[in-house]
Amino acid sequence: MALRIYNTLTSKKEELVPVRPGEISIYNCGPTVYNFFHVGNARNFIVIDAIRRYLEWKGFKVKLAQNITDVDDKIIKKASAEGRTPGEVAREFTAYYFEDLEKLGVRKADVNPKATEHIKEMQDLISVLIGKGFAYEQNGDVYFSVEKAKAAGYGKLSHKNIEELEAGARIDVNEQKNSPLDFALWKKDKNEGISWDSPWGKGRPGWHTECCVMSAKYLGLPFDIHAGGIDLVFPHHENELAQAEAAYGSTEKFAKYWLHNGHLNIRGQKMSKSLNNSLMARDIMMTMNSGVIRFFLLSAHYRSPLDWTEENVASAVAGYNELRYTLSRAALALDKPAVEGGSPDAVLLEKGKAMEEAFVSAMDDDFNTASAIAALFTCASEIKNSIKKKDFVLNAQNREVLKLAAAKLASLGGALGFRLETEDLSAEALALAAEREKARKIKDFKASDELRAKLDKLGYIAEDSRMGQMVFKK
RNA sequence: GGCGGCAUAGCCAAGUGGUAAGGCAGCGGUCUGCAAAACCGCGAUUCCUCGGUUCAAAUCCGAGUGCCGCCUCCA
Repeated sequence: MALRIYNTLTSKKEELVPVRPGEISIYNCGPTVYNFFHVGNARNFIVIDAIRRYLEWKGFKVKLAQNITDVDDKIIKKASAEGRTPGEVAREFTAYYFEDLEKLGVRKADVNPKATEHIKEMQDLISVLIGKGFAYEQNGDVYFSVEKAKAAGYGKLSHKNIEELEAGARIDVNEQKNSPLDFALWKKDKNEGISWDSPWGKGRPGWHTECCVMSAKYLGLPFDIHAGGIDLVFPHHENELAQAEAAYGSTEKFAKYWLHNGHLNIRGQKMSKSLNNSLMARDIMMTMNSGVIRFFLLSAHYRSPLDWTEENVASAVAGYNELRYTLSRAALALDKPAVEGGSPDAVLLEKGKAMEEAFVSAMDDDFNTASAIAALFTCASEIKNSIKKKDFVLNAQNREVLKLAAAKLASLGGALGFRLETEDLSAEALALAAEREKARKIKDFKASDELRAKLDKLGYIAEDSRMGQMVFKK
């Protein structure tokens, strides 16, 4: 079945046909490094990470570029408030960004280009735009003329038209622009501690040029998917598209599919500075397994809004653990030697196959992770069912079937970035577990309970079942 | 004011014409040294409301209501 993806540009689900067969190139708008990133940002990173992993799981060669905006108003503002240089602020939070991504279990992009390292390329693009008549210089600033892009259909990505935008536009007092809709490609230096020489004098690049330049440089033109948060559709991506179109000739020569993820709310409210309700991913990870965060963020379709509430998060904790523990239980069963007799468990084998089909068709339909996760649960419950069934005999054949089912669950989970495999216990936990096993054999339950408490403190859960003791990481 | 989206059980959430996936929570039971987990059983005669199209609609059309996003920095 064909892989379909919702394209913001056409407002339709389209078949994903890569520019280069077998390869998929993705450009995701990365962070502006002026602060730690919050769970809302994390949603974007994790959604893209899951899409990337799934595509790779399907056999595509994926190239992901995720930029770092390290020159920007917000960085300059923060630097000046703290008496530091913009460069210092950017470097600090770039380091935190990579640290937090790793903790979140998000794989690093293939390239992480920085705006400040592509000033020359941006200037070249601006020169081209001026040469083609799409941009004009005004006292050291350079602006893009939206009016000139009208013929090319400016507004088509965000589905707005110029007249409406003009009607709603704010009048800026210090405006040098010919039209309020025009946007800055190059901003004249105002002694903010960060500037470069240019044909138009000292200054720094404007908002939307970097992605234009860096996507082309690292992915080649055209490339497949241009992604980002829904709020970037306008004006960022609209303006970026206008520039690319003006410079390269047409939309088709830039990005083929535009993908935007919905926002994450906090208890029904938009995350914002004024409400002081931003949850930093870094803080949450202090108390929460990163897998739970991923599970929660993938539990809704990526384009739907999602609400972070205590209840919803608790639900994710329980659900995610259920998947993990299933594999621990399967591993425990597989720990025992095979026995003779019994008949093959045909149901499990069949269900494993059906589950993969359900998973793939969910993901192929515009990366429906919510539905794909449901398929994981179906598989998990079949595994548990089999182990528990009275007539299930762990003969050599069923051992293989169970192994396959468990491997399948791990593999499909992995395609979304979940690490469901049983984690190895620390030496200390292993020793405590062995001790507890002994205590239980001689029915010294007092000692057994104490050992369970000790394991709990170390972050392990000890469960007793018919098959024996199970100890696994919380 | 303009543009766009959404409305499915207590909560989350799939489902775009064929008779309501899945998860969490809850209740009853089995199991258990305990605990937890697990397993079995139980939930929407119905998908915001009202009309319409159709043999058939949560799914299509129209009207209404409510919520949200964007139009300004924002993932």
